[in-house]
Formats: sequence, structure tokens, C-alpha cells
Amino acid sequence: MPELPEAETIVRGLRSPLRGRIVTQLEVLFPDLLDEPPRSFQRVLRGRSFGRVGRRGKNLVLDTHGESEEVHRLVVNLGMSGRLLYRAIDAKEPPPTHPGVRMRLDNGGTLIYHDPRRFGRIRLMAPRSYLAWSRSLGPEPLGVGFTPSRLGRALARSSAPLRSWLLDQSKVAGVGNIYANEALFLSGLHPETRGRDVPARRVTALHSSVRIVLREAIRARGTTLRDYRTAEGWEGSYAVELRVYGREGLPCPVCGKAIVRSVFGGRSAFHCPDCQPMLGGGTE
DNA sequence: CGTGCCCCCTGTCAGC
DNA sequence: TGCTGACAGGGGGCAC
Repeated sequence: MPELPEAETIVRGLRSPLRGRIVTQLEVLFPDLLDEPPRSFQRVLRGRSFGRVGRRGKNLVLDTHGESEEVHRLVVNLGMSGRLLYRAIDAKEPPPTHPGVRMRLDNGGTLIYHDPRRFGRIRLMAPRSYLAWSRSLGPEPLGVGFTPSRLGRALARSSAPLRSWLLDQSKVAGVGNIYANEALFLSGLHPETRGRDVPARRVTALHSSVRIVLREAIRARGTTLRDYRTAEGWEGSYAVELRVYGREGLPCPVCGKAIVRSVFGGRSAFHCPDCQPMLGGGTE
């Protein structure tokens, strides 16, 4: 569920509470969230301190430092229902209902990974594996590597529907189903139009639409439909600004025609039949 | 290789 | 008041 704006919001909320904190105790309640045995995970992490807190696509990246110079990074993918919550020692909120991994910190605070569906993953990466992993992802859509010309060249080689292409993290890192649909609406492109059928003009529109939608959503602290929360446990407010996602049958904000829901690639897509005509050899 | 399909798992909600 | 099926912000594995 959480996409780039949600990950960015969580990261911003974690920076100050985690800076310099040392992990004193680790509890792994659901080992299937890790890709290594809990023992080795605990052995490596215990005693390390948090440094830079960042993000790659929709993954949270927490640098940790120990005795050696090697930065081991905690890479957290939240899957559909994951939360990474920071609770101070005197926090009054009730404890999360589905804790998966708990990390006690040297100031008495706790970093809790919560995930009812357990689609999320927590991985510890040494510098080498982090680099390899990061290189397997596409450019950051809000970074300098994401340009209209690069987007255009990549799309020209693809026969995949645009919505599917945008969800592929090896093409662009951080766009998920909500913002893919929203960006396609803003650029007037049908979700099932194939990459190679997008004219150059529309490539520029898509490039800027992706950026606009992601920035808007970050400003709103992300979209809470049900599970997503910030590191502080708050909801994001972008749901009320969504133009098409989840709005089947409701009027298009531009022309008033009813928004259409379709399913392909196993996931729902939403579009306006008038504002987003199918290009290429489609049936619509 | 690129693409598409199935599956992982739990919770919630609509309909009967 | 149940029960059943559909559906949910993701992504890894596999067949073609």
C-alpha cells in the first residue's frame, strides 16, 4: 500500500527521533518478515546506532553504524499493510495490534514494525548488497535521473499497459497503484494504452504528472485508505484529493462523466472514459 | 529479456 | 446473526 509519498512521510517522521539512537533489544514475533534467521538479524543489529534515515522508491532505508566502518542498512518494504511506528517511552497510544518486529532503543523508545498481512519485508544489507539492490530499481521519479527523454525512450520499448509499466519498480521506483492511476488521469492517458503508443507530447505530460501527483501527496502526508499511518501513527489526508482512484461511478472532476473501474494485471484501474481515450490498437 | 498470471496473508464489508 | 466471496497502497516466482 504505501507508495513513495507514504514512505517519504514516514522517513521524515523518523529522522529526529532515531538520530543517534542505539538498538538495545530486538524482538522478532514473525520471522517470515525477515529474509534471514532472526538470530543473525538480532546479532548484527543489536548495539548498532541509527544514522541517516532515507528512502529508495517506496522502501525505507535506515543506516546503522557499529564498531566497524561498514554501514549496514535496514531496508523496510511495507507491503500492503505495514507500518513503522516510533513510540517514545511515555507514549500514551495503545500498542499496535499486529507487531512483527520490535526494537527497543537506548532512550527507552521503541521502533515497531506492524503488519497484519505480513506482505512487508525487513532486510539488513551490507554496502555491497545494498548497492546491487538499489541498482535493480529504476530512477527516483522526483530525482534528476527521471527525465522526459529517458521516460520516452523506455516507454518506446514497452508493449506493457502504462499502468503496469508504472507499477514496475525496475522502471521507476516508488509509484504504486494509487499514484499510477492518478498520474495517468492528469496526463490524459488511458491505463491500458501501451507504452509504445504514447506520442512524444504525452510523454512530457506523463512525466510532469507523475511528479505533480507525488509532490501533492507528500504535502498531504500520504493517502490513508485504511492501514497506512505515519511514524507518529497519524493518517495521511490525500484520500480526499484523489481524482479517480477508488471513485468508480463518481463524476470525473474535469468533465463529469462517470469514472470507470477495470481490472487487469490482477489489480483495479480507474479512468475517465472521455478524458483518457485509449491510444493504439485498443478496443475502447 | 519482457510480460502476465498466481500466490503469499489477514481484515473488512456487501450480499444473501 | 452468520456465512461466502470480493477486494485491498506490493512484489517474488514462474511459464511462455
